[in-house]
Amino acid sequence: MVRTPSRDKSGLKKGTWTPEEDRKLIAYVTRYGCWNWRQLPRFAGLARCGKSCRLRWMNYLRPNIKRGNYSPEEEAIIIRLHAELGNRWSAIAAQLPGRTDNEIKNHWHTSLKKRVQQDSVAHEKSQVSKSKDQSPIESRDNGHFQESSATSPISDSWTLMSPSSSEISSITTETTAASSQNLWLEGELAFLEAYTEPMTENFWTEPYTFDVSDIQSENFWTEPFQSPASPQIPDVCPLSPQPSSSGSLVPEDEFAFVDASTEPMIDNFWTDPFMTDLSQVPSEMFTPLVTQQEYPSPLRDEQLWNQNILYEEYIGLFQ
DNA sequence: AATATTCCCAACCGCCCTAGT
DNA sequence: CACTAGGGCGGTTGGGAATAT
Repeated sequence: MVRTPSRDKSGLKKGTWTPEEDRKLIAYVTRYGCWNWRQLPRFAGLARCGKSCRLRWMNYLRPNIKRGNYSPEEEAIIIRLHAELGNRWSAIAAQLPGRTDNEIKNHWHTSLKKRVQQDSVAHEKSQVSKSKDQSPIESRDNGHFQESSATSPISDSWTLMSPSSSEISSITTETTAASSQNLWLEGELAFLEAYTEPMTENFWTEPYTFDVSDIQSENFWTEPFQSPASPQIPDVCPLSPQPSSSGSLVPEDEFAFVDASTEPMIDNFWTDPFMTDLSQVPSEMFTPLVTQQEYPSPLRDEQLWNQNILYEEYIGLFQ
């Protein structure tokens, strides 16, 4: 699953990242932030192009990234947003805290796309059988045959799919009887989408519950979907080896931030071997990405748990 | 057991946008 | 306005793992 390590013509390394490279990148970005991705590898002691460093950090090393095990709610959101936005993965990822555009894109291509296509086919078949069962008179509307849906229910607009309030009340009973997982497996995608609860502060950590009062609020079906507000970005610039290049933090840097102002420039700063004093780094920067209990899959479990160990080992080096 | 095929996802590539000059 | 650099985005690929034959 990993690319063979190699070097390009300019000597820059390509392919799989080693744990040592990860440590260097984590240490540098944690300490200084990403003031300039293109310059960063030189100062971080990495023989990588800046673009590769950025990608590695954004998609893999950045704290608070959620990996694997998509919940039915997350998948419903991805499918809905893809129907609305198309392949705008970054826009979709913006609605799913902790998920990266790359991972969402992969999950779409490997799993969700097929599921949506199957669901679409099943929907068409059910429409065909319905129309066959109906008498010619019943299947006419104002003298014209009703147009059978040639598109996926997921492709339909949000408002067109939205059930009426009477439909809501009749479906609520069924919904409370069945888990969201069962709804998913039964192909009730449209309704699962419709009942995806509004984002709350603890959306991703609270157990999934369904409260019909949430969706019966005025304009629920027509209001644009809102994600929780982004975390506040501290109003401090990262220390830059090139003061003229320092700039304000951009949203992508919000997790990379450390208050570098606590570490004043020292003599021989640019010539001393690079060392990071992680005692200066807030402990929350190294919150384990996952717990073993959250990922029961043995393979994924091992991979993710090793990543936790990587963080812990690294912190241990400086304690 | 050996081989072929498919799945999965980390990583790369090239294009585009934006800001600075 | 033109040019350049940096960063972001979406499409594609490489290759190990899993599954099928």
